[in-house]
Amino acid sequence: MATMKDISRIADVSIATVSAVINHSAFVSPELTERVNNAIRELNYRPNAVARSLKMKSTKTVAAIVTDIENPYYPAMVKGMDDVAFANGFSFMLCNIANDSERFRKYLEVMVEKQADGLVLANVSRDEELALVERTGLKYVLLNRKPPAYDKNYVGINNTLTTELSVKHLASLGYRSIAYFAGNLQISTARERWEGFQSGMHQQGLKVDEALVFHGNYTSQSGYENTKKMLAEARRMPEVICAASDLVAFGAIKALRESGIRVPEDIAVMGNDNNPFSENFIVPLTTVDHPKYEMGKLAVELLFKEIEGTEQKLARQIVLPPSLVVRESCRWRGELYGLNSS
Amino acid sequence: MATMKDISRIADVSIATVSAVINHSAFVSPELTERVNNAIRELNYRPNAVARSLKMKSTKTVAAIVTDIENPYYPAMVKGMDDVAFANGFSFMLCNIANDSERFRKYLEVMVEKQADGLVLANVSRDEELALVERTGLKYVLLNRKPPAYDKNYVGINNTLTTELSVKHLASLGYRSIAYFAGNLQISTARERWEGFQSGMHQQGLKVDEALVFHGNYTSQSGYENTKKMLAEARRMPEVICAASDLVAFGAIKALRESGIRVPEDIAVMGNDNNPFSENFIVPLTTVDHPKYEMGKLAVELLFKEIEGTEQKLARQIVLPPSLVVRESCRWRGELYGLNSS
DNA sequence: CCTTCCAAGCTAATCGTTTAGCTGTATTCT
DNA sequence: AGAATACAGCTAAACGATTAGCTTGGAAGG
Repeated sequence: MATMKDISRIADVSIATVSAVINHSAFVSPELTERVNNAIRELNYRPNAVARSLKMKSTKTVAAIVTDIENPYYPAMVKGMDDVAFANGFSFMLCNIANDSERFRKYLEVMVEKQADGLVLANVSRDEELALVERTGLKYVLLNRKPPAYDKNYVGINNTLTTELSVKHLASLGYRSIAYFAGNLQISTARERWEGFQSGMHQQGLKVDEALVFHGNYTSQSGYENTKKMLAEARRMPEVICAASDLVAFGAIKALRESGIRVPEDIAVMGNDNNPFSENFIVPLTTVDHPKYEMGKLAVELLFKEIEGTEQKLARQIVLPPSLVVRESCRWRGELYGLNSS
Repeated sequence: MATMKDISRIADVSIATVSAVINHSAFVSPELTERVNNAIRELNYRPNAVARSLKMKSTKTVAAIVTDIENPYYPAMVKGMDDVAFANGFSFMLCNIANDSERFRKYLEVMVEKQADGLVLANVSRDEELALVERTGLKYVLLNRKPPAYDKNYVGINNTLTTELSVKHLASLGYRSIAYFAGNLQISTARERWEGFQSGMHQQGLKVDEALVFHGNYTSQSGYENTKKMLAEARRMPEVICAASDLVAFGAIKALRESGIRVPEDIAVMGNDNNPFSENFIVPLTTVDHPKYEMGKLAVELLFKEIEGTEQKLARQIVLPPSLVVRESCRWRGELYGLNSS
């Protein structure tokens, strides 16, 4: 690889002059400029970003640490992040920790060593994880989940609203007996969705039936198992299952169909997050969309503000609104109660 | 950030000694070792990988340039790559070019500047793109697609076999009138699948009906439109559509259902690639699985061999076998022809 | 004509590592 | 005892950029 030294030799100028023409950091006469540019072309020279980073103490790199890239929740976010990074001349490193906390730890270390300019951390829920992050001294923003009392840079959605919206929609369709399949309540988003479900029910003048709330996590397996459990144990069946995530809804629908129960005719199912699969699922899923691309985008934009430090030092929390997506897994059933479709 | 200099001052040893204890590159007495380690702990010191890379001329970084991370074909591959990179102490940079050739060009430049140790290039089909890659002087391996006469490092699957397998399966189910929805034949994989379809038909003693082959690309939109076209124009209907990709099959099924045609009862549909959505699609899709995670994994492993240069300088091409996945979108219909289900 | 000023371009220090080669002490051997 | 050897640990030169501050020579001013 050619270096500035090579260029300076060939163009017969000093290294400082080469640097000046490359970075337009000082006036250089047209003749020398041309000699330098010719030499650059001739040697197919590209500046060494490693050397530059060492001197400048900035690598122009941001990294995202993501729990599981195979989870369809993430690709759109990753794209949003990469797009903003690229548009600002930054490189983007993806760290997939595959739900392995040791690997999380390790990646943080690596990012310190590699001198990343900033980090986007998807799904940091626990204070101890946050402490690890703080310890790195790197600039960062949290994405999606956050620890309980966290009040610094964060981008997420209004999870409470997701379930309030769901319940409101279900009520408007005439559903009154609504089961809830919760996520892991250790996790901020699952907690908020569960709270939103309760407040939504209250807003609609409906009662939460404790016999119809099931705890689990965001996986389709959890939805599947809780459905089987409900089918086997529950004394009464709900008219609709409100699931904490689309994957949970997928699992529920699968279990329902295995038992010969039709969706939505016998029991309806409502999702949450608008997984890219949901539109064309066995039964197209009515759900709540999360603006994933936008979240990724805003996270990196916020990170840049933090890096530049221009913004007032006040940390910012950006909370995006979800939006209802009506498809086929829930259907008007008001007539059973003599209601009007309004 | 603390540096080696700080450590050497606090531990009262030379910088060389600090380096020696960190890298275990020379014997250091237990006393000094301990003094150094204490200082490292005290200052929460982490070596600066940028400085190290500059000196060592190696960044311990590989990059993947991928056409579209939102395409569900990629996340599993990306995970495979990241896993291998991580296991070997390398960092992984993801470059999503979003189907933008200008961005491809730009990312190549960035990777040269950042001194990536190697590149995995998913979906390089054209010689001119390859020339750009060669010009960087970086080590690389091609993944999935490749230009026509390319014979260097490559990891992909046997695309010809995918469609041969499909046709064989369809024939065994008793289908004889098979439509083919091809991908963009500029692309190596689409070309190979098309060839496999033809040779498969021939092997089964079936004739390719030109009126039932439609050209398009790998998108669901293409499948949708070609189905509409077929429904509107074709003089005879096939018993089954063999699609060049699962997305094409999705689009076809959507169009078929819109026209009140049942899948598989009226017309069956066969996919290709085993998209993660396919298992739970409106009608679970019979398709051919591509070992995506494995492909990503092997690509980076091959890249490491190339980087180390230990391997004989002979370039290697790894071609993985696909495998049939039987689900519900195709069904035994031999009885129509008086055949036995064997 | 001498001084002052200016601008283009250069010299050299620096960023934080690695490592070749040296120094100085202790050990071993004759 | 003196020479040879071994070896822990040190000094200093890289790696390839950036940039403060210096040099140099010509223009302007008195």
